[in-house]
Amino acid sequence: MEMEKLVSLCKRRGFLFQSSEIYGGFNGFWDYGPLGVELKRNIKDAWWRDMITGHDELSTPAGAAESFQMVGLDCTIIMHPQVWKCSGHYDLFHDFMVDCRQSKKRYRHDQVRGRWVEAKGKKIFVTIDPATEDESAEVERRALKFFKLRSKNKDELAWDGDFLSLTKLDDFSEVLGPDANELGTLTEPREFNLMFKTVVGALGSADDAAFLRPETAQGIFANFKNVCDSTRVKVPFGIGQIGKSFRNEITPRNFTFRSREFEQMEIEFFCRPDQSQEWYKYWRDRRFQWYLDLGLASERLQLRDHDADELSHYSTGTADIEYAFPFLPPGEFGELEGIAHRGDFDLRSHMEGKLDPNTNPLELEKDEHDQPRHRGSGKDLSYRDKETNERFIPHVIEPSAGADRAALAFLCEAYCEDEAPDENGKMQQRTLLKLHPRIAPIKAAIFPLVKKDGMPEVAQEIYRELKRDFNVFYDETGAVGRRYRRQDEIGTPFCLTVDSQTLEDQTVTIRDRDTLDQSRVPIAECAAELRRRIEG
RNA sequence: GCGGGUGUAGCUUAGUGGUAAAGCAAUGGCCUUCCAAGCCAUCGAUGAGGGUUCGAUUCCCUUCACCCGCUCCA
Repeated sequence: MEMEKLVSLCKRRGFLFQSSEIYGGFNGFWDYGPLGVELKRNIKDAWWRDMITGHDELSTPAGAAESFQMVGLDCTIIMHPQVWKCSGHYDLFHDFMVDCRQSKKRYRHDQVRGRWVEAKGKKIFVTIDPATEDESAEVERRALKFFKLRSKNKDELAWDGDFLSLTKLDDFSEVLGPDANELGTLTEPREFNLMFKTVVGALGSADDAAFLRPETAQGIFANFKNVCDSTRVKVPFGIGQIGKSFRNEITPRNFTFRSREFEQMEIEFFCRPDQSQEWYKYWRDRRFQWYLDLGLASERLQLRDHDADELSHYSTGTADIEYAFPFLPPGEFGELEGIAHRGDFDLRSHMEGKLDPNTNPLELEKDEHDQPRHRGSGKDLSYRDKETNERFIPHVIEPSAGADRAALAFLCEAYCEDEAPDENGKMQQRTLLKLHPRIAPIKAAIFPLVKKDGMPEVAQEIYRELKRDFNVFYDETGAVGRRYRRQDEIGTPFCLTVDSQTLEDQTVTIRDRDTLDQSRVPIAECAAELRRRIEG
């Protein structure tokens, strides 16, 4: 399937538009049109119902160790700036970078190190790649090469001082970049802030800077104590949230896949540390099955466990649910959802201060004065088991899904072209979206076969009745075949048609989008039949 | 962020330094008794800004957006 065809259909039929298109568009932002908003809402509603409101806390689901509770939450997009310092996003998403005009490479400003050296009457600052292991040997090699000296003449190099970070220099005109062979190729350090910055308060100054959340998860951790105190939840339990998040992507690309404003569907599942591995596996498999059940059944969907070297030090497991989007090279997959075992990193960071993710067991991250790098809330976020009186900090399993990526994957998977007969029985190409009925924007279209003999009146009556429970659509224009095709293209799974027989026996035909099969259903049973086929 | 390519109607495309063309779609009508039929009519475009020119959609510059490759990526 070519991506351009899907993008074109999305625009033509009102699934997705480029944001601010009348002003030329805005990179990384996308709007959902009248059909797209229904699709996305159906996805979010399915998630919310399947994970939160529809969860049966009285029985033990297949694959789970015991029964558990699920509750929801809806937190603000802007939170106390300290949240992002303790979560690690502030440090991780906030860097000064320098670019090399010659090698086209980009480096963290504070990670580039080098030494001043003088030879042949010229003094330069030689830098090395931050990944270099033997810094001394490398800096010497590069200096010799720059001055066109043989290693036996290394005495001609006059070193001035020890290694320095690039942050100690103001002027880069005499700097040899890590991958450059001439001087002054590095740009001045530029701030890369992957978090959107804003100002709180109408007279806000720089001191009032706040951030739009780069993920919804932190709102859950910040409210962990509130939820425990207000709801009688007992570990194990999960808190779910759906909402917008914002990241200043460096390279937004691939339609809506990497957007700067996007919507997440996240669960933080809190459990006893000794049971966390079991729960991790449970959520990993359950979340994978959710996509399968909603129609991502092809080989384009995969569950991939991270290798050990991909894991954070404190995490004992992370898996990605990935989809082979058509815009990716063959064999490559894009992430739909990550299921991460986060241990107690988040709750403890919000208690004690930001922990160092490179430690295991986790330790508080300190600054150069041996003080906490980012102070925590100081609040006790541990959990007390009411029966055993045991107090502990729960471990967390985090299934974090992208709603927009899910919508895109469902669209990609649903798009297909087949052949259907025209009125002469000749096969014609047909474009259709084979969306699962649960997520299809319109559940059924109601047609009078022709616009006379009282058929429109009967069809409109059915339309009004079904409208009470379903998003249905009425159409009486043109030939019925054309109306079927229009619905096929937007993924409407069923069409109900009033014909002359309806006027005699009060039945209509129900047509299936994928098989083109038609059968007759009494008007009085249409709603029940639709419900059966949608939930089916 | 770098390099290359592309921007013409809702979609797919044509074309030109001098009135911008077509198919599909859409809308209204006629006709239509189950899978994009036909006929009539209607609506509708040169991404944005600037320059050269008597005149620019066409040439030049800038910018924005999209695509491809590289880079980066929670």
